[in-house]
Order: sequence, then C-alpha cells, then structure tokens
Amino acid sequence: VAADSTAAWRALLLAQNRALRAIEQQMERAGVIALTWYDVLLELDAVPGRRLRMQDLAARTVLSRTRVSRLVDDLVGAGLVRREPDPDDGRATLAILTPRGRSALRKAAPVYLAGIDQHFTGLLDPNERQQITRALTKVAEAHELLAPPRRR
Amino acid sequence: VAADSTAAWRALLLAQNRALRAIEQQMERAGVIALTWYDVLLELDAVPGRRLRMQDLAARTVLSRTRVSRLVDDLVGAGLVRREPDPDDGRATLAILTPRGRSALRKAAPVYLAGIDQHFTGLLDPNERQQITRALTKVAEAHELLAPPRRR
DNA sequence: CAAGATTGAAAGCTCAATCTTG
DNA sequence: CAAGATTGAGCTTTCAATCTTG
Repeated sequence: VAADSTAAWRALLLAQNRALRAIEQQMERAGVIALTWYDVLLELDAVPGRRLRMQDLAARTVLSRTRVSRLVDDLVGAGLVRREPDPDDGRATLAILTPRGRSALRKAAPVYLAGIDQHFTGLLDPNERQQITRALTKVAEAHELLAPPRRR
Repeated sequence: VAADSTAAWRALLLAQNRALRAIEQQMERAGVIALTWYDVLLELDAVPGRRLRMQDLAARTVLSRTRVSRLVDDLVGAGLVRREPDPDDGRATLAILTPRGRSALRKAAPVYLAGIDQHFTGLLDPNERQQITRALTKVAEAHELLAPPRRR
C-alpha cells in the first residue's frame, strides 16, 4: 500500500512531463506562440475588458508575480499586450490584450487544443477523463484552501 | 465536450504544480536533499551494483542527459555519488551511489513519502488513487511508445 | 561517422531588494 | 508602514557545439 502511494504520484509526474514536452514541441513546429504566452493571453481574453492587474493575472495562471512581470515585458515587446496604469489604484498596472494579441491567441488555439487531445485527453476513454478531472480538481482545490493568502 | 477536454488537462497542471511546490518546500524545511537529487539517488539505489550509465540514468528520470551530467557533478561534489569509467564501454561513464549517498537518501525518504501523502495521495480516496494511477500510467506509456528511441 | 558524455552560452525562473503609491 | 509592481543577481534547465571512443 505504501508502494502504491507513490505509484499515483510517479504516474502524474511522468504523464504531465511527457505530454507537456510533446505539446510544446508541436506548437513550436507549427510556428505559434509558446505555451506560457498562450496561458497569459488566454486569461486576458477570458475577462471583461480583456485586461487584468498584474497580480490577478499571476493568480489565474501557474506563474509567480515576478515571472508575469517578465512575460508581460516580452509580450509588450511583441505587440501582443500593452500596459496601462490602473485608474482605480495608482499602484497597480493593467495588462491589456491587443488586437494582435487576440489574433495570435486565435491562431495558436487549435494547435494547443489538438496537442492536448493528441498527447493527453485522447489517450483516455471518457470515463477515465472524468475520473481524472474530478480527482485532480479535488487535489488542486485542497491546496488552494491550505495556502492561506496567495503565495506563489 | 471540447471545453471538458481541457478540464482534465488544466486539473493536471494545477494539481501537480501545487503539490510539487508544497513537497519541495517541506523537504527544504526538513533539511533533506532536494527532489531532483532524491530522484537521481533513488534510481541508483534501485539497481544492482547501485550504478548506472549516465544515459540510462537520464532515461529513468524525467531529466535530460545534459541535466543529469550537471546534477551528477553536484552530487559528486557533495560526496553522494562517484564517477567511474564503464569497463565494458570506454565511451560511457558510470554514476555510482556512495555510502553517504545511500544515507542521504534514507534520511530524505520519509520526508518525501510524507509529503506525497500529505499533498497528493492522501487527498484522494483509495478508489480515486487507483483510477488516477491506471489512467496516467496509460498516458505515460503511450508516450514511450510514440517516441521511438530515447528523446529527452 | 555514430554514440556517449560533457561544456559554453543562453533562456527560463525565483528570491530578495527596491521603488512607488495608498 | 503595507500593497503593487519591477529589477538585479543567482540558480536551473536547455540547445548546440565539442571532445573522445567504438
């Protein structure tokens, strides 16, 4: 039973690692934006006004505040995002999705979705998919509760 | 259904990311070796002679050949591993677990196992554990088959 | 020339320190 | 002084080039 406890964990590490690498390679070969960029743009696109404070952006992704700052630098350099001071709070900065950013996101989306399907979801039957979703969501949420504020 | 296809994937990314960070923090607080070191030492310990060629070591972990080279440098520096030329193939190098390495591994093991249990396995019921293991193992193995040689 | 391994340079990421505004 | 964000320095990881042996 103790040995079995690590079996699930090892399977998790291996599966994610391999699927992730495969998807990233596929996106690169297709000439679309990298996964980290995609994740950031996706969150901006999903929100009214297509804009978020840096901090909220970090909270929605798997990225640290510092990392988001650097990524947004790059995205601004590529013209996919622009920065603007938050009118409601002079300390905060808004990251805003540009039209070019939306377009890059739309171009990458089918590649990403196909990658997920090909290298992960499609390898499972519907039943397994649902089981995994339920169980791993439970894990992720448990961590949210255990981590008091927002520590990344 | 298309939205659901990404749900499993997102849950995977979030769950692993959070559990991994929590476990690493716990190991650091406990003053035992880091997770990457642990993984390398564990593979060496699991094999007859407690020695592996660099390449085989990389193949058993989630690490690239290059990364393993650097990690073994550090492990040698810490006295936990030693290098020796492979008598059967002059091109190859063997990484060999030292007594100090075994001891470091044994000291870290309970912390690591407790971390896995506390931040991952223990958050699931036995049924879910088994489902996850089965499904994710399937994914990991599918990738092994799809990647012809050993590409990392 | 291919396979095994290592190395230099560069990219990705994180920590602690800093700057600015509330 | 706390909160939001950025920056400098340092560690981790990867890519391509290199060295050595089969």
